[in-house]
Amino acid sequence: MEALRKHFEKFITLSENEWQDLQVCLTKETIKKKNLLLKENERCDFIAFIHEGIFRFYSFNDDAERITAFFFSGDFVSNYRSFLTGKPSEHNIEALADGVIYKIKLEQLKQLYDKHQTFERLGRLIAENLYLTVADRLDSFMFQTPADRYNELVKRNSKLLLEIPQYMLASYLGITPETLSRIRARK
Amino acid sequence: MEALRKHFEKFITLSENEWQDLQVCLTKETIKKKNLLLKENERCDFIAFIHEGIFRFYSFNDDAERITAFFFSGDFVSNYRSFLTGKPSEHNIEALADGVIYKIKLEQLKQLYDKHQTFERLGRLIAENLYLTVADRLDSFMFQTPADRYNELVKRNSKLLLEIPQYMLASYLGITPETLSRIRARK
DNA sequence: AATTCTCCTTGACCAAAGTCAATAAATACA
DNA sequence: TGTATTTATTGACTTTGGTCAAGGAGAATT
Repeated sequence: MEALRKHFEKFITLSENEWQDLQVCLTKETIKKKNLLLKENERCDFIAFIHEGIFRFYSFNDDAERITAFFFSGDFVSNYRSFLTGKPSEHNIEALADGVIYKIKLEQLKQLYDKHQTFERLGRLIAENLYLTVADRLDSFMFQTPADRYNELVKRNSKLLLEIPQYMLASYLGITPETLSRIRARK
Repeated sequence: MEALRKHFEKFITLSENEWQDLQVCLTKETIKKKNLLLKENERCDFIAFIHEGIFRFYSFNDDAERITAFFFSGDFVSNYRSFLTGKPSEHNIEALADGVIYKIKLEQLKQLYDKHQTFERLGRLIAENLYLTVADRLDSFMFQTPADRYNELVKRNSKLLLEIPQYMLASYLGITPETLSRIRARK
């Protein structure tokens, strides 16, 4: 639970009182490798803080799985679009390893927004952060070649390289496993 | 000014008092066609509400201009990344037509955030909205072919089709003018 | 009205990534 | 330990979009 508090405090400082109110909203869950945290067509009514574990966020395009994102311990994981709009998710979230998470439900978060201005601000900061993350990723798809994207990933994100099989990385980079293998070969 | 109030009220209801506080922060500006609202390497310290006009958001990749977004009357325009992070902009914002805008500066917005919880919420809602916009665009680049993207644009965004020359649309779709011309030809 | 730009189209060719198929290497597991 | 399965590599071929170049249509300017 302390890890969780530290993580929130990267965004904002919580008073003892606010932290208490937050804690009662959080429910701890465990999840086994290969199980789904969220299924296609379900509404995503939660945000989960990952205490332990790895998750992949993917959907089906025709018949092929396409991975949009990975999440690690210390991250928040959710289908944020479904969470914000109330529309059913077009994606699945799958545990790639056994995990422990803390969930907060939409309804309870709304109550926190109303109760303390601090949470309203936290909500803003999280949304701003997510904006920056997606905007970066959009840029990489608009302006970079697959090789560029792979090199950047190598530079920045050794965690992905160590923990994720190559065919999933390829999907995440928007290319086929064959192409990724060739990119790696010609270096 | 009433148009502006209506626009904010799409997001949130402002009390008379809050609306007064907001108004004193807004400065009206006019801008001529082909002039820049923001230059590469400048910090973007404002968000502008477009009362009248059309803007394009673009940068240079090697020597070629690449357009990331268009903005119309009723939209907020800004380099939101630069605005949030304080880093210099990698993009230009150019007026494609004579325009009238209302600017609010970062410093003043921060003061509003502190003064009224309502503005904190407004800030959150705007960030959430921008998130959804970029996330949609990322999806279109990850999962769709250029022809798909063009067809979607035809379906949804007749404003772009009417007001924007084809070679700029091509850039916005991430393809060359030649390719867009061919996509249109084979229908 | 003539000239000059700007924008769009079309063709020939090229490069990058996808597809399909075979094989090799690594890992899981019985 | 040996077998089966999953993952990674390589080759031959195809597809898609980019590049370069030429030409034409429209709009703006003189």
